Amino acid sequence: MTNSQAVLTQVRANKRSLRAGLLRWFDHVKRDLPWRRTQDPYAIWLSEIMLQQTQVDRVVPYFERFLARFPTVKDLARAPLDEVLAEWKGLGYYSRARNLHAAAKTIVAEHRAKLPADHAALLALPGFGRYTAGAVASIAFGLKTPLVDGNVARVFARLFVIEGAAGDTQRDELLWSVAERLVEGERPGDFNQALMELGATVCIPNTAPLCLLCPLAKQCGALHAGRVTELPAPKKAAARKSLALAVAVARRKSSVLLARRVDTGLFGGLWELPSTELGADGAASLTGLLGARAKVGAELEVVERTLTHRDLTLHLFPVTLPEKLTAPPAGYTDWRWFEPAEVEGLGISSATRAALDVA
DNA sequence: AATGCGTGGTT
DNA sequence: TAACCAAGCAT
Repeated sequence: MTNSQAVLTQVRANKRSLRAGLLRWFDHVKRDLPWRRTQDPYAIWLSEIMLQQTQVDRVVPYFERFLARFPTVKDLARAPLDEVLAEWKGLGYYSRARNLHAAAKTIVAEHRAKLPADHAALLALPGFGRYTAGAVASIAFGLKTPLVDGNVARVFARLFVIEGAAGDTQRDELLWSVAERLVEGERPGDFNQALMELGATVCIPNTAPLCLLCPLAKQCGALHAGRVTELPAPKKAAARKSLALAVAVARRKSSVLLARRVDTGLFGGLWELPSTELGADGAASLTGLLGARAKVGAELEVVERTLTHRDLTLHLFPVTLPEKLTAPPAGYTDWRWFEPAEVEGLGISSATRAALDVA
């Protein structure tokens, strides 16, 4: 018998008591979160997208503002992408906002402005992966669809002593098989949320899971084996790469020149100070970007930002340009002079915010 | 399969 | 303080 089969046998044997214990616990201790006060599939979808790789406390105010600004799928679908990105400003992973907007348009065009209550149809929408399709299908529509996120993976790894790190195909498929078997039953949406809630509040990472508070402690393989702190196995993080940029600070009276990035890749669709990779010849990089009409002065400031996979270093240079702008530079779809008050309403990254604050 | 994609708080 | 962390998706 393989290790996976042993795990699934254990799942089958303990399913009833695990489900009952977890749901009873969830009903008592679940947090009062805004997206748990609604049954609107659109709002639940929005919460799931915002919560990807983002902590609950940080999402709450964005969720409230976004729903107030775009109350329905139709409102979202007919809004310009720039306004959607402006609401997303500072939340990170901006492709989520671009995909959300694109999916809203598809839902209006092909699903009569209602999210489809169908796992496969959800999975086909932009920004829906295996997790999000399972989450929306179960939480919004009550379908018995499994989900595995970082929390669930940690809970299962400990509960059933599942070895391996995230990204290990065999291990990840086993986690989904476990989830698929356990979600089969009453209240699938609550059950999935209970698993995640347990991982987020009790079966937490690092050295101190709160096992004394865990409703599943009696059945936990890692706890019995004294291996709670060593499961799940850590995944090796990829080394960050350095990216040095030459950044143009062009001012004209009270306004500043900003450019809108193309809709793909890093900070896609956001506005920023025009910039390009800093070459060995320093400030000359900006002449290459902006043309010979641009007069580049001595470096003003250096701003450092750390992203998950990048160490950004922004070298800010003063630039003078003619007021009348020609076509936007490479990598940008548009550029314009903005008054300071106008900048507040734009989609900009935190890195751009930091650069504007010191420039 | 591995990499790119943000942010701010915690350790 | 550098490393790690949080309800993943797209390519």
